[in-house]
Amino acid sequence: MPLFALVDCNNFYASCERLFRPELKGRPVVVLSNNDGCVIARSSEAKALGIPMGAPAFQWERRFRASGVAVFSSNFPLYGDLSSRIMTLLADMAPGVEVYSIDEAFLDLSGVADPMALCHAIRERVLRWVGIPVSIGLARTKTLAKLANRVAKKQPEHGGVFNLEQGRAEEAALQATEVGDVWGIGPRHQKRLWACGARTALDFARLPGAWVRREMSVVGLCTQLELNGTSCLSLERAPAAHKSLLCSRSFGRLVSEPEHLREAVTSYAVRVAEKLRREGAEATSVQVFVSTPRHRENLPQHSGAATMALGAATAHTPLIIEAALRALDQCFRMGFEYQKAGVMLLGLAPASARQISLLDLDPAERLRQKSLMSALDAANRRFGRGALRYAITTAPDRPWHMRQLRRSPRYTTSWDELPRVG
DNA sequence: TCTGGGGTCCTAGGACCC
DNA sequence: TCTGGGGTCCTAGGACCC
Repeated sequence: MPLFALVDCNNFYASCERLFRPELKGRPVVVLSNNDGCVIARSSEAKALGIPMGAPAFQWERRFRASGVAVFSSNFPLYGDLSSRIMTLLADMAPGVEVYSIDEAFLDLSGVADPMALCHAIRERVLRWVGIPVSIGLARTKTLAKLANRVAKKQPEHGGVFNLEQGRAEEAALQATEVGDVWGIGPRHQKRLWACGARTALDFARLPGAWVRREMSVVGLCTQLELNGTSCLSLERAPAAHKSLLCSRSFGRLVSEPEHLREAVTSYAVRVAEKLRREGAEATSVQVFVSTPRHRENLPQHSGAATMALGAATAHTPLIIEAALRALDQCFRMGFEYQKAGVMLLGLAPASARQISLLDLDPAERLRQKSLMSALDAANRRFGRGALRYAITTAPDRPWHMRQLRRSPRYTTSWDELPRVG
């Protein structure tokens, strides 16, 4: 009998911030997205104040002040570091671990003698050793484990761990769950399910499979089977290699100068090429997109995208910048005020298994490019990002630079920002 | 009067996730 | 002044092949 557990950190980013500011215990905490744009994490106190997920920060500024909400810009180096500490602990304690996201992991507990005891032990150890509270849901499929996790979070009497046992308990939990809260049912499908009278997870589970297959594709059918106890999603122990990589940002201010846009796109191309090499991969094409603000209908709107082939697979930053700027020329239009741009790398494959191409440079040139990039990456790892960089991106105080007024220190990933004791 | 069958690859759009 | 960033998968339709 298979048994899955879902370990989910409670209010992860807010918990991370509070970890280094213990005086914030019991106080509402929110964490903002890049550019200090909207709320992406809330402590339970902040949820109780009615601050919704995704709330635009500027609209809530007065409420934040009035209610003494501690507001943080996002600090991903900190969250990423705490996340990997937790994942390491899980890997030590559970037979099989799938790191699903920065704050969630599935465990395979099939064959574990006392899974509940193990989960309580995991919860206690993560809290004691890392300082982050987690909730754990157990069930016979991943989708049901997600559902069990919601119960563990919502009903504190379970002590943060809830085992959804097959039978009446499972049925009751499905009936008590709104269909839109099921993992895999998004807002669109929810609306259509409501329209045909399926409002709870149980209603959905009992719909004819053929209808679900037709209206929601095999993905929806898989969700339905999982709710009914048939496991369709297995535990992925090793992370799959990426098929695409993206670096995109909203700008601090609107940008209409082509030169500024070129700077932004260049810096995103540099970042995404770094990611590509860190994965040991190469890309075959580059896509660039630009867009004006979504939420201001009074401004002229434009969003454009263009894809440029790289000729042969490469991870060489100058080639990627060059292709990205050509793509930008194709999709940029004069006279619009842009709010966001991004650079995506497509057609990824391991550098070690590369296809030989007629468009390949001669081997000596490829080797030269490779050692140049290795030297660049090594210097930036050793001395910090930006130690060696491209001239076009160094201009200070550009409108496209991100706003981050309330970032907490990089407590655990920067020697200069370690917390001081005493 | 009337024009096959079978396949691949690519892209755009839509849906979902955290 | 002001609304995030980074991914995946599925499907339909078009181009192209024999």
